[in-house]
Amino acid sequence: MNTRKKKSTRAATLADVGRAAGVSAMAVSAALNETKTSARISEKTRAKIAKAAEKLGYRPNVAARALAKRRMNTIGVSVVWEGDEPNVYFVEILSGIIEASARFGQTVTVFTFHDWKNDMEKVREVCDGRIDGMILVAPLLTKELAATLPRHTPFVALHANTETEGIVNIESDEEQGAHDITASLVSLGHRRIMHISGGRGLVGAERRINGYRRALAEAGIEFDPSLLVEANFTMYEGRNSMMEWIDAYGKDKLPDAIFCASDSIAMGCLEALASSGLRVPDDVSVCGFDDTIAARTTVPQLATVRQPLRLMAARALEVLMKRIESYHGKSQDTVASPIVFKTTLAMRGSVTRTKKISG
Amino acid sequence: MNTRKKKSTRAATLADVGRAAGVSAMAVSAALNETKTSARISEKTRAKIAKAAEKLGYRPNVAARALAKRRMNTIGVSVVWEGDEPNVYFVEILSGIIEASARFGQTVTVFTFHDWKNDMEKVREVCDGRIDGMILVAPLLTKELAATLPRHTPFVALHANTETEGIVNIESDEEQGAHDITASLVSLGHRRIMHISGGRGLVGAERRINGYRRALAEAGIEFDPSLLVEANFTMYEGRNSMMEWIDAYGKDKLPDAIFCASDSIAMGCLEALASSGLRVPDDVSVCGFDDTIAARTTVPQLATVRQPLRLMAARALEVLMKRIESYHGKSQDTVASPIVFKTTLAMRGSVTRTKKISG
DNA sequence: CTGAAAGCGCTTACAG
DNA sequence: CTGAAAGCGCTTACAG
Repeated sequence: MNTRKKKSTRAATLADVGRAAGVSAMAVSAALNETKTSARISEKTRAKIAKAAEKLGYRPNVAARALAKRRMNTIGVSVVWEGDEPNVYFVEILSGIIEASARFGQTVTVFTFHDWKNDMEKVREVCDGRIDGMILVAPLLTKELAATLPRHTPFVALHANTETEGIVNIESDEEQGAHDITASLVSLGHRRIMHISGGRGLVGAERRINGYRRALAEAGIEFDPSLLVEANFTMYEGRNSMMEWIDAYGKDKLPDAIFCASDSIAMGCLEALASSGLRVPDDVSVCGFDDTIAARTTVPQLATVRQPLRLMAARALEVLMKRIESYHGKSQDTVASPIVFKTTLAMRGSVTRTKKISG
Repeated sequence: MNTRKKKSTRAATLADVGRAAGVSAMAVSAALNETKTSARISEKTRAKIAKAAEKLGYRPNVAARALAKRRMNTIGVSVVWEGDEPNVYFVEILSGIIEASARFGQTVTVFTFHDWKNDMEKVREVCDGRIDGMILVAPLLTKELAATLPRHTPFVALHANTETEGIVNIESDEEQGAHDITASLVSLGHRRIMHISGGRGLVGAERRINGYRRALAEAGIEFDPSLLVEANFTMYEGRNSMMEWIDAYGKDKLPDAIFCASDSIAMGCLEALASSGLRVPDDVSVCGFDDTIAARTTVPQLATVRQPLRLMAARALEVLMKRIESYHGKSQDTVASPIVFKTTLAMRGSVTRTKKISG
């Protein structure tokens, strides 16, 4: 019962304001913007202009400004996201980006794709001037695909984990984090430690596997291939992998602890254990990776490797802004890549000392 | 080690393509767009133009197009979001909107605010032509504030739950959903049923309280004020309220079941119960409202009232597109408000029959 | 079937 | 200190 009929009146333009204030549109532009030329507008004129603008409710037309300045003041965020899972990882990233974008007066446009490989053409399409730069949320992006990105748009990638000419990459020392949490499990008395990894072949997944194996080796624990299973960084796969493992080996073969390559995998793993009647951490300790907010919503709360996702996302935005400036010739700043953040451990209730030791 | 030096060459324009094809820019525009005029371009010319455009990698400049057409082809999504909680509700909404936007060739820009009241000015600022219309994710928006929204932008609101002139509102039959899940708890043998409500005064919260009380009344169960506590639709508040209640009344006074006004509240409630050593559903049944993806990530999985959030979000986008068309005079379609979706029950493991009955 | 002109609302040199 | 002009790249009438 309520669709507005007609645009009552068109929005005020610079010319309108100029007319009202008795000056040219150009003077209004100079006065309202913080350009160097603006310094040369007299205080009196400036006040007149401000009053007229206020009265007319003047708002600059972004399209016109973008056309003249070749800047949209909007940055894109591309992510592969099926949407049938919460993807708390992305939520953290997005909020970090949006928060930072406000500081730069930028607007954030989100593009979601189903699959980097099949949708790369769409990514290119979107780089047609509607955004000034793009942040790729890229854990699943391969080097080959990254190489096909257009060259006329500045990119910054989060977790691409592999260097591509022209793209600044932001990541964390995942290998170390994986090592540290595995070592921590060992120090709690665990020996048979399972790792549910991300998709094999993905650099991030391999790094976590390496950290895991390094910690085992340092502790003199022989690597047991039956304790390394794969899940594609999703809750769904985490649950499945755990279920299949229990079916194959039986509950009596259960490891002391399970280190999952992501919080999502860990959540699936928790579910599988619960539905098999196994208790965490009494029967088995579980930990994840990322420290998304989800790690604090499971019962018990999930021990995990913390990556400062918000900070990393904010940094991505900052670096992108710098690159956009330099792209437009405003600066010559160069940004080193990759930028690596430190991981830390967040030990919580899902992990405990082994009974033999604690009891 | 990699910041690109200079824009190698400016992007091809319509004029460039025209020059290459030996026609005017206007002919290129007509040929490339699906305008009525385009029908009058000969097949031969059209082919020439297509080839030239392809060869030059022509991509229309969105800013120029937006300026000429007065359409940005982008829609805004505004949400109040502190970001210190996952807000799975918003994640569902956003993915529904993005999915639908692709079908309409629209781009989605996300604006987050801390507080409708203090940030309303920012909402207005953002309605300056950079978006063609706005979807308000508005559970916390009051009628008074909604009334101050600018009149020159088409709005559609999700869960505003209160009619405002000029705004189409999309909601669900929450009162009924709250009634149904409460009645369902009763039918499982529960008598002392607690309700942790959303913020008092919010229409959505009051509706759920009403449904809860109606079901109790129908079952001849007297309303017990000590079993109605408030939490502001957040996990944090859900945990706090539950904790405080246990402190105040003691575990022995625990109700049979707890109906939380949102999945987020329920998650906090689950956490509080777990940290108090109480088991769900053995000691107490718990259910939520929304059926966000989070309801399936808790252990046990959360029984809840399902609102089809994705569908509702998609509908919001569709309605908004219709309103934008009519706003631009392309159509005179009118959309009734509110649009009400049906809720359904999703019973899961967090709820069980009372022992007295089942045992 | 195709083109020349004007205009969308802003900014950026260039004059004065 | 301020203005007239040209241009950003597109679309929309209007001619022919």
